[in-house]
Amino acid sequence: MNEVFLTNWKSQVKKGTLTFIILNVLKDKKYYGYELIEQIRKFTEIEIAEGTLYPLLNRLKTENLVDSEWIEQETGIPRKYYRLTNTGIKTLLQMNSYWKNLETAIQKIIQ
Amino acid sequence: MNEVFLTNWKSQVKKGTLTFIILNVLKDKKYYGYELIEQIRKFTEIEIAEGTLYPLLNRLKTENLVDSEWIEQETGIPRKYYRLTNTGIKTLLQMNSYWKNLETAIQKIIQ
DNA sequence: CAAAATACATTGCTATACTATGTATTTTGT
DNA sequence: ACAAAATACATAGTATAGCAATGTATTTTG
Repeated sequence: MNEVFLTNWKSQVKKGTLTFIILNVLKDKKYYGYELIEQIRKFTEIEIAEGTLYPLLNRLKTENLVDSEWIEQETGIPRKYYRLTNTGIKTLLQMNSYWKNLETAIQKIIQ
Repeated sequence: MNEVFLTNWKSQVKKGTLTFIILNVLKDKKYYGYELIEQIRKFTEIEIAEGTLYPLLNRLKTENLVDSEWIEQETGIPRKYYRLTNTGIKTLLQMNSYWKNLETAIQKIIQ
């Protein structure tokens, strides 16, 4: 009916939202990139393209919200694990508060 | 602490979200642009720049999600009122469903 | 009577998601 | 045994949307 508009809209909604999701997932334990895509798809039905995630993680690292370390595997390709920094934790708290506000506002509007 | 990042993030979150909010507000009755900015600020603390809203409304009209009509005032500048089209209503239903899903997913992740 | 508010609009900038493409290794299916 | 799929990283180019700045014009307020 308006497929193109909806598809585009969903992608727009992800801007900002994905950063928020990734940081929230990372608050519990360290993950590597590919794992993040799998986990989020498994638990939420949200699809994250690889071309979205890897640049996103690099931005987060540049902003000093996450740290990364390469970890060799006994077999297979080495994995790059990401974890929150202290700055990341503090920033995430502010993001959570902003999100709660937005969510409440939207719920009020939707009724 | 990370002012720039947060400011930028909030603006990114608005991409898509604003479209969703505007359409939801318009489902009840017709509004003119300036009024939308005021109403949303009053009830939700969400700030929408004029340079954001007017292009947004034009996009919605191009996509045939809303209609507009100029209404002359007894005094003052004429106002351009917007209302949902049938396509707009149907699209909004799908957006509501997607949003509900996303919200639930994020709540699960945040705990 | 000047400043602020109301009401529309556009231009240029920036940030981010996504498709496509690439590399390399390991696992799976036949 | 060997091809295909999955795992795991990465980048380049494109499209979209929010926003500051700027503009026009009218009306209200101090």
